[in-house]
Amino acid sequence: MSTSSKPYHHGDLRAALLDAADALLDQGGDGAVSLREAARMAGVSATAAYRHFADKEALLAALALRGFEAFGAAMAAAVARGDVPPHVARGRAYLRFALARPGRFRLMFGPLLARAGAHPPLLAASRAAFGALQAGAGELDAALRSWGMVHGLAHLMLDRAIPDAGEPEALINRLIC
Amino acid sequence: MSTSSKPYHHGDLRAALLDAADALLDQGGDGAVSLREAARMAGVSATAAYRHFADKEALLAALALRGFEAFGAAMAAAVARGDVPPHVARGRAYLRFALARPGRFRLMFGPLLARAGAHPPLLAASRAAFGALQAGAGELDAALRSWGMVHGLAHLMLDRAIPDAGEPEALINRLIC
DNA sequence: TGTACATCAGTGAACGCGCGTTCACTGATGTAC
DNA sequence: TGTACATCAGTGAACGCGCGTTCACTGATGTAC
Repeated sequence: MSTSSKPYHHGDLRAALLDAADALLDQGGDGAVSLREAARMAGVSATAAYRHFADKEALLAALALRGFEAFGAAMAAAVARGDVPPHVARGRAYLRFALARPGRFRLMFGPLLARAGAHPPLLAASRAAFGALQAGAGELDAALRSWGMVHGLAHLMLDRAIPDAGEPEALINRLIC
Repeated sequence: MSTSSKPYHHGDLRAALLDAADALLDQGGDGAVSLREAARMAGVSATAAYRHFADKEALLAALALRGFEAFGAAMAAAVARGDVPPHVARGRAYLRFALARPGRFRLMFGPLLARAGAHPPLLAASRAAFGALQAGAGELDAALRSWGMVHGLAHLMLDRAIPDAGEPEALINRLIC
C-alpha cells in the first residue's frame, strides 16, 4: 500500500473537512468554523473545499446533518438500555448530548435551522429527530413542554447561567426523573 | 439652544453607541454587532468609542447589563398586572421578552454570561434576575425545571425548531398556564 | 477680567488580520477506439 | 497494447471586505491665579 502524506485516504477529503470543522465547532462555537481553517487542518489548500461544498453554509449544513444523525442514535441507544423509563432516558441523553458537544448542539439548533429549507437533507433529519422526540411523549403540548425543559436546561448549563449548579451529571439525574 | 448636527446630545455618546449596538443586535445576532458600525450609526469616528468602552467586550457587557435591567422590569410589570398567577405571568413575560428582542435575549444568556466575572455590574444584574426568578417559584429544583422550560421554549421558538407552531402568542398562552 | 495651562472628547490614518470566494492553472486518473 | 482525449481533484495567487485596535493629533472646555 502506498502511504500518503495526506491525513485522509483518497476520496475522503469531504469527510476529513467535516471532521476538521467538527473539531473547530467545539472549541469556539460555530463562529469559530472557517472553511480556510478546516482546509488547513485537513492539509489541503483553502480552495479545495469548493470541490466538495458549494459554499460555507453547505459545509455547516452537512455538519448539522451529521449532528442530527448522531443525536438520533444517542437517543435510541439511551432508550434501548432500558434502565430508566423511556422519557427519562431521552431527557438525560438530550442533556448529555448537549453538554458533550456544545458547539455541535448550538449549530444544530441555532439560526441555521431556520434556513434548513435550503438544505433538504438537513430539514428531513431535523424533522425526523423532532418527530421521534414527540412520538414517545404522549399529548402534544406535554411533549413540547418536556422538550422545552431539557432544551432550556441544556442551554442554561452550557452558558453557566445556573448559579451553584454543582456537578452537571448530578444535576441531570436530579432534575430529570 | 444650539442645534447639534450629531444625533446625540452632548455627553450622551455612550448612550447613543449603546442604542446603535442594540439595534444591530436585533438584526443579525451578536455577531452582527461591531464597534465600527455602531460608531458609524452614531455619526462618529470608529475610535471615538474607545473614550467610552475599554474594548468591544465592554460594549457588549454594557448592552447585556441594559438587557437584564429591562428584563427585570418586564417581569415585575407582568406580575404586577395580576391578571394571572405570578408564575404564569413570569413565564409568559419571559417568552415575550425573548421573542420581542431575539438578539438581546441571545446576548444576555449566551457565552458572554460565562465571562460575566470580568464585568461585575453584569454579574450582579444577572444574579439578581435569576434570584427573582427563583424567589417566587417554591422549591429549588421545581424552579430550575420551570426556568428550563421557558428558556428552552424561547430558544426553540426563536430558532423555528417547533414544526407547525402557529401563532407565537397563542402557543405561549397554551403552553404556559 | 484676562491669561496660561491642563483636561478631555473626538478625528483620521494606519496596522495587521482572517475571511469567503473566484480564477486560471496543473497533473493525475480513467475511458474510447 | 497503445495512444488521444476528457474528466476531475487539487493548487496558489489574487480580489475585496470589514474588523478591532493603536497612534499622534486637534480643538474645545474648564480651571487657577
